[in-house]
Amino acid sequence: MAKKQLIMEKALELFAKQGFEATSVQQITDHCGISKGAFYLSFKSKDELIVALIDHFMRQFTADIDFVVSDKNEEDLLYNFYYTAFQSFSKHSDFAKLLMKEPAQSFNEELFSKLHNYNKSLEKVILSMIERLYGDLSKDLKYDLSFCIKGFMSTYSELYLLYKTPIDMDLLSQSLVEKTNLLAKNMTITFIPDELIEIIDQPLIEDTSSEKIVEVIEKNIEDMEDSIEKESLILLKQELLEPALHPAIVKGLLSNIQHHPHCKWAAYLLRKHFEIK
Amino acid sequence: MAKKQLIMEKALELFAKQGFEATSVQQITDHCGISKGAFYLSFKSKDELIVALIDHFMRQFTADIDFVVSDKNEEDLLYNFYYTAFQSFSKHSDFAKLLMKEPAQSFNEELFSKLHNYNKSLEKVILSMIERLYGDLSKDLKYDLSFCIKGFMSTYSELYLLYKTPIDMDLLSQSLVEKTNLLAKNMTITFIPDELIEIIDQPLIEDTSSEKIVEVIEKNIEDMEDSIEKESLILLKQELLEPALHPAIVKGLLSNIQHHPHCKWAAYLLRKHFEIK
DNA sequence: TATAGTAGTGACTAAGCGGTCAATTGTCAA
DNA sequence: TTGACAATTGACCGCTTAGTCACTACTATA
Repeated sequence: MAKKQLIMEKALELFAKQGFEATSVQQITDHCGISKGAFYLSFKSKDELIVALIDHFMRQFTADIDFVVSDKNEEDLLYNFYYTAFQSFSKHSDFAKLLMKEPAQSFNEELFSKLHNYNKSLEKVILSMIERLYGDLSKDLKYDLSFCIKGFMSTYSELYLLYKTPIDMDLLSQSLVEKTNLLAKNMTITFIPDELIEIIDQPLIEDTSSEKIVEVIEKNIEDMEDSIEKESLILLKQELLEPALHPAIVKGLLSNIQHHPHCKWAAYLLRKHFEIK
Repeated sequence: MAKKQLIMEKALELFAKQGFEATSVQQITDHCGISKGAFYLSFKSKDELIVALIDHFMRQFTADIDFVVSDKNEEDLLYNFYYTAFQSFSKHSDFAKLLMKEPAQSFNEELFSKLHNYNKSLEKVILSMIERLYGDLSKDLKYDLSFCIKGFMSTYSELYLLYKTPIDMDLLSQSLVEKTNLLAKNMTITFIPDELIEIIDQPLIEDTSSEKIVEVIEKNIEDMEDSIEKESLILLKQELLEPALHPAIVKGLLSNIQHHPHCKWAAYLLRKHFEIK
């Protein structure tokens, strides 16, 4: 639906500039050149719009990162992780600005737990990367290391989202790789023990049940034009309901949809579900 | 004045829980057990209250940190820095939560530059500490190091402000000292050069070239509906390009847009430009 | 061309906001 | 007890907001 996308794009521009609360529906519709009524044909409420925006971009981001981290080659893993993350921030800088302007706590309960879950997904990805890269070396220190990685990402992205200076992303990624390696290989003091993580994890809802994935896929299928990607998605949905295909076929279907911008989240969930690395 | 302090305390509790915008003056006065009118005997506006809160706590925090860093003994300097910072967060956790909930950008221009200045003060203190501790070792890397330090502080404080787990502040400080030392003594890649810092320091106060202001105004005009404010902005833009109006008229036009929620920044820049107090 | 049905409009409502001020209450010296 | 003044109140104002809905404009088929 083209209207929906227009509204999301134009609204995001305003949210990035002024924040969510400070932007009225009237402003959004003016900016789109449509009437207020037309807005409510596409979204039930202003809240539904922000939820849609967050889902749209966070799914893409999480899936992008996960794809990079799933790569077999460990050589440039950390570099690729940082590079992809910052490239994604840069590509969707308006959304990144929105997230910077509106910390999770300023939204309602639903959005808070949503963002919390995305954050947990990212944490999981980072932890799996740490384990692959540093193995036992990182056993007790992995949580501290992942906190440091997230800290690096947040301060350095703030730097260039706030002051629109051109960024040498290659150099930035290299410098963060160096920092991360230094910490991973030389740190000795554990501050975040397993028990603490258990407490933090508590409120997280694990919602990767097959039904949920089918839901996501069906929404995607609706929005897609006929294509190889759509066919692949339909086949994968059937496979989810009644497993029948050879793993190699499933993997092939997954790689078909991997790079379709609207399927990244579905691909991520499916990869987890079928345990394909 | 005791009333003023009561209001600040009770308001901070609500701000920490709900955020500044989401807390109404009515809620604050209810929570204090006073009337709405009484609030305005102590504060001229809701904005004056948040300014008072930020000044009160930021001055304390900056002073605390500066005191520790000014200490002659270099032995435990870094440890004391982290320990004091986290102790201060912990002691004034409601204020820390408020700052977490409300990034500088969500406030008006006065508060934004206020917070920016406090941030600069903190940066200066951190940089002087780095220079004392690591001397020439840190010459090219000092800005990167200070960014890492700020990153550590923000991620780890988020950890315990969000999840109210008891924190071993001694262990936390030790672990951050270790991380900082590792980075300071082994990092080789500079990402933030002097030039970048110059750019960052620049824009806030000195960014009053007419072209820039026109840019800001034009963006505002685009997003506004027809109104007295919009007309005023358009006239002010013309005045910026070709001065023709009487100062009194300019002042009047400025006061027209002063309180429009989306013109505050433009009003600020214009006020500076026309030197109207 | 007539018609049915969808897409789009914008004046409108109710609620909530920051801020004001005439009216009320409290205080204390005379 | 009185009266003058200061402190305090909360109904009220003007304004903005998210959301609604009776209406109109379009479009596609018959």
